[in-house]
Amino acid sequence: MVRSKEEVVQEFRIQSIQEAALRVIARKGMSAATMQEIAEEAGVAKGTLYLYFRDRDELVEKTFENVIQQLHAKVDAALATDMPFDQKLRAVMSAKIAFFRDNREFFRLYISLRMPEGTPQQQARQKRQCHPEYQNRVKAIARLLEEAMERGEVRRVDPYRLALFIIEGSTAIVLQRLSEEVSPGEESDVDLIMGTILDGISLQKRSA
Amino acid sequence: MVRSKEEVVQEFRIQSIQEAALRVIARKGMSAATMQEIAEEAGVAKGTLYLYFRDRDELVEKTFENVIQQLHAKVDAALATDMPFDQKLRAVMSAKIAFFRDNREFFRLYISLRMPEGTPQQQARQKRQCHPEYQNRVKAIARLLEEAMERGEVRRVDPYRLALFIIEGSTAIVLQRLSEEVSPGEESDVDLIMGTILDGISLQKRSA
Amino acid sequence: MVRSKEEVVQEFRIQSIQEAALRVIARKGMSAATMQEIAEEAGVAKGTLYLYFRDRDELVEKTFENVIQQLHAKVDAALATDMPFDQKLRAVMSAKIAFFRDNREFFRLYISLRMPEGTPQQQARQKRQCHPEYQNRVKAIARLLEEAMERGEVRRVDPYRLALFIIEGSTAIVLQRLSEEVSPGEESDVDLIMGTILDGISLQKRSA
Amino acid sequence: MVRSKEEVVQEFRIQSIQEAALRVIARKGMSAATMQEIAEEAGVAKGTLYLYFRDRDELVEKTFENVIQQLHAKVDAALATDMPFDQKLRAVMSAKIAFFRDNREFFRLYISLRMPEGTPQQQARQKRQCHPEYQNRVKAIARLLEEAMERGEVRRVDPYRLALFIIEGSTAIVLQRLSEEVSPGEESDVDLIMGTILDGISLQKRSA
DNA sequence: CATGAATGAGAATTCATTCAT
DNA sequence: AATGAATGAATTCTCATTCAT
Repeated sequence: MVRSKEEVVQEFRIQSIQEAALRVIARKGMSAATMQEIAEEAGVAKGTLYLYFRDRDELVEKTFENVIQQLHAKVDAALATDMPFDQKLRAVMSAKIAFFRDNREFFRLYISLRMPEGTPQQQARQKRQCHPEYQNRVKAIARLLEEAMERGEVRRVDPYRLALFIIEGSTAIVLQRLSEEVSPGEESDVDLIMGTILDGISLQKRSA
Repeated sequence: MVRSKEEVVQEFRIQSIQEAALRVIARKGMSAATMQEIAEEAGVAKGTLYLYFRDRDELVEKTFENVIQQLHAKVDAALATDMPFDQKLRAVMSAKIAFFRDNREFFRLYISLRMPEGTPQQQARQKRQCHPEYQNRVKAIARLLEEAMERGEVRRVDPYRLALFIIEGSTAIVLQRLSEEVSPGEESDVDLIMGTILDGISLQKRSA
Repeated sequence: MVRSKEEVVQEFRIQSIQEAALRVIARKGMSAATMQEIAEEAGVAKGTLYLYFRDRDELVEKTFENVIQQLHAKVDAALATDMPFDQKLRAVMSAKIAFFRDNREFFRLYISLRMPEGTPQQQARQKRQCHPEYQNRVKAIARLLEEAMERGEVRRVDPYRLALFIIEGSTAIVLQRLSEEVSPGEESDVDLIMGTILDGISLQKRSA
Repeated sequence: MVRSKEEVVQEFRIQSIQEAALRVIARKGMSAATMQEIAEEAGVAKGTLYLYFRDRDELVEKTFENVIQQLHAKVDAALATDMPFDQKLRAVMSAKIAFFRDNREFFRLYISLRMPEGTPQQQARQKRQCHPEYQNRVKAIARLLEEAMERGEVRRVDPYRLALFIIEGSTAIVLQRLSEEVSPGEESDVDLIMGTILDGISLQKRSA
């Protein structure tokens, strides 16, 4: 624990700048968020931002990664437990709902983040740097599903596509919750999602 | 059919400018798309853009609405047929996949469009103007599902939420197709989606 | 009277365009008056303006000259009568007040006209073209005064400067009338002006 | 005297930008004076102008106010002395001549300022902000005259109108001086003005 | 002749970035 | 390390002018 003083201060600065950036981007949108406003929100001078981030791109990028990692961590925690696959999936859904509930203002970030705008160069970099976070999450769910398929608990389909379907379908409901004045209980939405995923919606016995 | 000459020319100009805008935005991203480049892409002078659109905001906004309406029209056509609900849903999925296949370069627009960035004023306007298109589509699917519920063909859940889940889940797969070098046949993905929605993924007889 | 038809139409066009220009400039100011708005006000197309005037500069310039000439004509008429000098001066004042009363909206033109803005080239041209109208008017008054001086009716001072003093002093009162909701009778202001000019304001017998 | 350093620098910048603006406007005229040229004249970058003035309008407006206040200050100083009214008036005239002599290049500003062009909104604002300066000056002279009337030193007429007459009449002579290659001595013009105002021009004893 | 759509040079304005303090 | 005034490239938008119909 050497130089802890400086390191801690450094960490703290980075953290508060990123939080400020998130608030501003959430408020004004990606392209209308100026360095000036981020600096004001963080309570530092504009120049200070450049002490911790090379340029605007890096600040925005790192900030995105930061949020995603928070969500990622919660999902990972849910997946790391020792439960039947369907309960894990349920835990993931609950974690997701809780995360967005607690980070209500960031939900717009979450969206623009998955397929970000920018120049081709920026996009290429983002494909390498931002997307991976998202892909890892999809892959983690895909693995969970694949294991269940191997145990014969789940029908055999492309697990990555299935994971995408589940993740985005449930995200839609999570975001819907955010735009509502009053939402039903979180459990009720988790039930809807889990019921649909596990048993489908059809009442006609077609699958024999 | 009066003054068809001028009106047609006018329509044509608007159309080609919007198409140019779409290409540029698809290429460069939302905020990096300049009026200059859009004008060049459309083969007109900068000033000409301002003859048909008040300012950059209006051009971008109207352009977005335009694409969405195209998709909307295809989905409506699929819903307007006289088929069992599951085949209608399947037709919607097919239409969606086909649309994105044919408009590959617009897919990024589609995303940023659902929850667009902008100043609060712009957002307010978009909540009124852009979102409705999306909501109408969700509602159309929700109605389809509700009717099936009433006929006892589908389990009773919140039909709006179910529609959101289905739409976004399937969109995820559609977008995934776009980012792949080679994709499986379109029918195969439609099967995956429809199978999951109708029958779920669980092989364990839980719902008894 | 050959080609009277075309000439008359031509004259009429020029006249209505200039009147439109005056209204627009009076309304919006010199630099905010656009060719588009002048064309609309005149009820013709933008391009038509260029059939009668080389460019914007010429239109504005000719328009100015036009108004000035109207005022000039009225003042000349007053000066051309056969009256004692003080009554002539009085007639000039009355003509001025009447002109501005009838052309209320042009009064702002009148001012910017005397010392117009513009690039050095424009200014040079205006010094030759616009100013002369004004100077001629000053000179006409100066001559009137000079003749009165020679007849011993008026004190000997620089007649040109005296003319300037009288003209601008009275113009100030004329303009004041325009900015008032209600003004005293026109005669009353003419009296004030004439009284001051002829006899001064001092009640103390200084001039012995 | 806190933060005097920054304040002083700030003041200085504003001052030099305004001076530059005056020079450019005097040179090129109101509407041809660009931000670029003003910036160059001031020896700063274009963007710097926007650190001190919201937009072009504000820069021009504040600059105008600034010049007027300088003149206003000199006239006030002349009026504040303890002298007979005619000597005060004479001091005002002298101050005016001196001011325009020293600020020769601004004289065109002075004119456009009294009845400025602009959009109706701008005009409304100017009616409130620029005009008052002028009106105050007129009122100060009017008060001086009114007091003299009450003391029986001056004939009773509308003092505000009389003030206007005197001010504009004398301004005309002042401006004439500026457009001349060689002018008579300043005292000579002050004499002409004062003589005319106090005693009139008529040599015929009419007012008995 | 008249038109008005199209043009594009040019002006205003913004904002990421630098650097002297 | 922190600051924030200054910068100027980049962008939006305007409007006088042209020219094909």
